[in-house]
Amino acid sequence: MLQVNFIRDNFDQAVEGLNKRFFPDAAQKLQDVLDLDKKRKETQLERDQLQAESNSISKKIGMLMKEGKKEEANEVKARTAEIKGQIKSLEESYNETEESLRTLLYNIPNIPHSSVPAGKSEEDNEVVLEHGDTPNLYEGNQAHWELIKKYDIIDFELGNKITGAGFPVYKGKGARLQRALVNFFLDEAIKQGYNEVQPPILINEDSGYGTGQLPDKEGQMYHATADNLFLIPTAEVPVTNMYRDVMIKEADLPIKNTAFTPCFRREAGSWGAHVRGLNRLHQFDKVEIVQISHPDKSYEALEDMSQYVQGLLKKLGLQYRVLRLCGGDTGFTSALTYDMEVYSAAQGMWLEVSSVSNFETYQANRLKLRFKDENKKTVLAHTLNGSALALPRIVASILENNQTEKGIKMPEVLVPYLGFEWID
RNA sequence: AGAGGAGUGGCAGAGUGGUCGAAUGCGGCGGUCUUGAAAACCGUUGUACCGCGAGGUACCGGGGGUUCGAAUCCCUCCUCCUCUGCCA
Repeated sequence: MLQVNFIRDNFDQAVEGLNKRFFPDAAQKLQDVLDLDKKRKETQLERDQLQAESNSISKKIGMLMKEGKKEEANEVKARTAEIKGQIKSLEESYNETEESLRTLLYNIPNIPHSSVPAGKSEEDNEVVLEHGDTPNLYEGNQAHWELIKKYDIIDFELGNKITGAGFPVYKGKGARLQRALVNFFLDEAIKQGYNEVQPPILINEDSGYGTGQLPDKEGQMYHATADNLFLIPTAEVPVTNMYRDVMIKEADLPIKNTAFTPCFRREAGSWGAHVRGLNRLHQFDKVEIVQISHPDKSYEALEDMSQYVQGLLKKLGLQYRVLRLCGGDTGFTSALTYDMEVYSAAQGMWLEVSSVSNFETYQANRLKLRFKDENKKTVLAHTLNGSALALPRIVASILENNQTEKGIKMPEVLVPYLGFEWID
């Protein structure tokens, strides 16, 4: 969430930023934040003063009791009743104000970076660069949902039976391709200095709040109600939350972790005609990279991450483009997001395979993720993450773009991981 | 899952109703001494919020309660340890 002090010191800039997202009533809501914060402070001052008075009376009673002056002590006691009532009502008022303030802040998105273009939808995203050529496919080429049937490597029907729509079963060379991609992505990340971790894939409420999935987006997560846990929508959640309530050492920055996890998304209401096959699933595999960065270095880190992801796509020989998301399309918690899309030749459309974001202090403020700078001042760190990469659409584009009449040729970098060159 | 025990400052560890934000030790930081270092000695050493400041308030696993007053008593939840059960 945003820092109140930031809003106070940069009010116009904050309003302007939120307007880029077409966030409704930005100025009013930010003003409400300041008003609530002011009220909070006033109430605290009043309460603290009364509390101080009450504390000193209690001490006095303690001393009187020690001296054996019971009568006098009882006299003083009588006077505390009134003050106690006042404290209680101020306490309630304080808690209410603080909760309203927190709720309000939870519902205000991050301020976009100055380079983020204004815009409402994906049509306003800015294409930063395109790389690679569209493959010339043979006459009669097929979309991946045909290819997986033809070669019997991914089975949606079977997944339907076991679980439901959006939970495919990967079989034979399909399963091996998944495993090869995961290993390839992890090895590449490790080469880049990322530390591999295996986090839990169920998270508690606190973690959901820490990275911004809660409140409000619980509908997007599978909820294990008996234990009040949520299946992760991305490894970002557990991996970033490893640093919740942590005071890190400045010298340890940047902290770079990578994790392979399955990801679960309910995708409630987002199923349309164009989301066939692997384009959108309820369960999918992803390797995630997460960085905790010094605030001065976080945009460098973002560029590094973007370059790294592009490097993976180049090694896989996929045509891709990089988008700078516009305000309206940038995620709630992000200040700047690059999306990487690969071209799926047989479908003739771009598929998002990675999203690389800098959250600045938005998550860190919720997480209380901080370090002490050289002046021993406590400073919020910046958090970043990116997919590197999400598997299903990578698989879809590998299958489609590399298909030939005699089978599907595997990218060379994967062959050592796969142990075969062709799916045929 | 059942029975029992325990959760205190960076760590270890006292404290079972009243000047306790908390003894003591270790560690950290500053100093004295020393050519330098060690040892010894002296001092210092948590976080958040409010306040221009003096200072105030809160925090002893989380939440709630009793009391004029709670680290200390009660309720509840969480975590860890031991034993029993179950299990990949």
